[in-house]
Amino acid sequence: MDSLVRALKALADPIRLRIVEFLRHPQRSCCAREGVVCACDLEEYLGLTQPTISHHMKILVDAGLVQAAKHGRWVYYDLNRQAFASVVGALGHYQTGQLATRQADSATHQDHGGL
Amino acid sequence: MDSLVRALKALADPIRLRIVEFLRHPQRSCCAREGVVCACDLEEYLGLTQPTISHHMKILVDAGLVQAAKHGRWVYYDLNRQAFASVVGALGHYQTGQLATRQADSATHQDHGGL
DNA sequence: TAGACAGATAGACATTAATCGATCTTAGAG
DNA sequence: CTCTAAGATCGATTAATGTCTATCTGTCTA
Repeated sequence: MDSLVRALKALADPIRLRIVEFLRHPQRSCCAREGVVCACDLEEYLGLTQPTISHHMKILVDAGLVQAAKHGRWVYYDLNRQAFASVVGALGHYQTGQLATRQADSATHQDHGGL
Repeated sequence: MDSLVRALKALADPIRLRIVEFLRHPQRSCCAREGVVCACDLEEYLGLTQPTISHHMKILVDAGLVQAAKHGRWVYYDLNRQAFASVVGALGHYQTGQLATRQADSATHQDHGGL
């Protein structure tokens, strides 16, 4: 699957958007270090079961949007800002461009195929 | 549903990404006007049936990413660049920010709950 | 008004995706 | 080595999604 589609699919879910928002602004941490998030933090924050969290994190990691670093028994997650930049760059093409002249009218439109 | 999630869901599909790309660069047109795209153009371009095109266009329009203008029997579609700008703005938060100091190590990590 | 055509809607079907309980794997503690 | 805990994987279930055929609605034309 195209990497852009994969990234967009990964982001097109309210749970996973909450996850990336949490990764940007960790609100609690069982891990005694600022800016570090482990899966258990998300489990508590989201109120979902551990397999479900694991499922969502796999999707985000496979999409390249989140990096996972295993330390002993824990896995620390962090945003991959470069991947977000790629998505923003791809979608940015659609926010600018020729300011289309919106003055089409049906007078210019013949039947298709002409029959 | 949150408008950002709705927009991302709308974009998280290869067919719909092809549609918005087509709207940006129309490659043919049964409508005799540059920069104008009607549903029949997409039907030919994508090789899908008319109801399927209609379905995808409804999703894109409902998400605000595409504007539909009905002219007689035809519907002309155009990108809503402002909506794309909103998505880009929202995702842009994740491509920049504190350059997290990635030096966490398990030595700082006690068992959860402390028992 | 009747026919033709663009597009929307309805219903059916197949595929994908989200979620959970149960289990497995792996790593630190004792 | 054994126990415990974090996280991954498996299997099942349910919900959401994409696609089609058939049909309906609205508009233009003769």
